[in-house]
Amino acid sequence: MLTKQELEEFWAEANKVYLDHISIDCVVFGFHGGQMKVLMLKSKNEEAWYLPGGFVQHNEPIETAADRILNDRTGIEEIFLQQFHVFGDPDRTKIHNEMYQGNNFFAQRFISIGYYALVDFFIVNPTPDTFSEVCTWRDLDDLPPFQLDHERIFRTALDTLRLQLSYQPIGYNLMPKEFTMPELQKLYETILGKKLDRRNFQRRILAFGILDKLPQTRKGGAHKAPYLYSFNLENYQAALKEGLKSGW
Amino acid sequence: MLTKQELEEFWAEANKVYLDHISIDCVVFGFHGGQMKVLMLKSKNEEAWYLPGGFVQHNEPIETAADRILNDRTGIEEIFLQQFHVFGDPDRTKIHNEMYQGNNFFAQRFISIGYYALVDFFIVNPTPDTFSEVCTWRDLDDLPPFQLDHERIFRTALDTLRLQLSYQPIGYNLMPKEFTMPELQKLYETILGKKLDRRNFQRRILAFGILDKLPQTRKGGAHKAPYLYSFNLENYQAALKEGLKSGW
DNA sequence: ACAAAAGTGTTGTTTTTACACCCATGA
DNA sequence: TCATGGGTGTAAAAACAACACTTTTGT
Repeated sequence: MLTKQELEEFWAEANKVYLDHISIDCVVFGFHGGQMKVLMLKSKNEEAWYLPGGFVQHNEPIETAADRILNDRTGIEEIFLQQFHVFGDPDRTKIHNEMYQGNNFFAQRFISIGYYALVDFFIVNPTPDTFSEVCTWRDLDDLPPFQLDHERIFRTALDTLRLQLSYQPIGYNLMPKEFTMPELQKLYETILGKKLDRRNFQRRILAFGILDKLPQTRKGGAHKAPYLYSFNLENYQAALKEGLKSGW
Repeated sequence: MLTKQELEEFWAEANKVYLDHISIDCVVFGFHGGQMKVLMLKSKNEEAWYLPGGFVQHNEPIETAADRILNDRTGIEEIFLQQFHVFGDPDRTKIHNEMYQGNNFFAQRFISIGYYALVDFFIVNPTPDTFSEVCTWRDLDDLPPFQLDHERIFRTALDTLRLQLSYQPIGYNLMPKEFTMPELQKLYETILGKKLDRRNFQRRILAFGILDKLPQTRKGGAHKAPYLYSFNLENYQAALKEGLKSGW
């Protein structure tokens, strides 16, 4: 538990370092072996779970801020965070505004910019910061109650992710460098929450041209060894810009 | 031209009324008779063109703020504004920060939330506010130089609009209550910047189920009278949520 | 040799595309 | 009556869905 004095020191500092009224919250979806999770923090000072979030420094681009915040709070580095929505209801931080009454940083209204990311949770080691007792992956169907409007932020991120699945490539930051087709399919199935046909999935995803088939196979597992693939970064990024389906 | 005193009065007021560091900019696309335009303001105090923008009041939801700002600055009412991106580079308002140096509202950094809308420019009467000499529709291929990063904001809005065209219904705020198929097609062609096949367009757009065919035709024009359609609001809004193509 | 996972192929159906033809209207 | 815009239809191509069969590997 942090002492009142420690907190007050942070607040005094926060007023100098951070912009007022603006926060960033990150929804980090983790995926591994057919399981999907989301990264959450448990506060030291409250019995409450949060998405990792923070504030923007005075001379810092918001994209940089998002990366820094996620790193500060969870130890995660070098992942692609995508802006997805701004949450600007004046009452969204009401609980905090009342809880931290008085003339300090937390008593003000915050408009929060939501970022989301997909990562392989197996290669990430979540590390709690000073304010948090726990930093951990939580299963999507075993979520704790969220503090503030973080449930809405999480839900919006998930909806965005599902929508983007149909017109943008996904998985680059989430899959390891080399992966098999069944592994990628599991990702899609997990996000969508339904089974897909193995053969049709393969045909379709290959048709996008964002994958390179490698000569090696993944040995060691039982049964027939699947081929390895990697993302073709050039085509992948082109597809991020152009979208996957021409549409009209 | 506003006097220095008038401006300083506004700034003094602004500090009390508006949140620091946050602004909203609106990209209002207008469409009529096959022409696409964007709504812009010319400043009284600078030789510069802007997108209509403004600031968020202390206790105001950002969606409400966007509506109010657009109304304050251009007289436009009751249109659907859609959040599309946040522009948070610390240097984006550099020109203003230097121009309005000293301890006033404009000297600070602003992070801007971008909203866009589509309207029928024929039924809108753009009215400049106190700060603007001109408020008018500008042709997409005859744009003045933008102030600040407003060209980037405009460009991002247009890219977003084109992308959304393929997975979201558009046109409700833009078309009149009743319209013909060729009129709607012109909208799509204008946004996409290319011709579409008349018959295939009709089949496809009808398949979405967002249109109601009316018994009347549009008389008066030369040649065969086209049928009138209107949006089926219920299906339209469902499609806004669900997207138009299932995808996977 | 067998079960389970993965590679590859086929077939019928639906959707898209690229057209052709007919109708209505004003000049 | 003719040029033009608009309504409707259709055949070929492409894309998709559903499914079967073969190959590989550990047990």
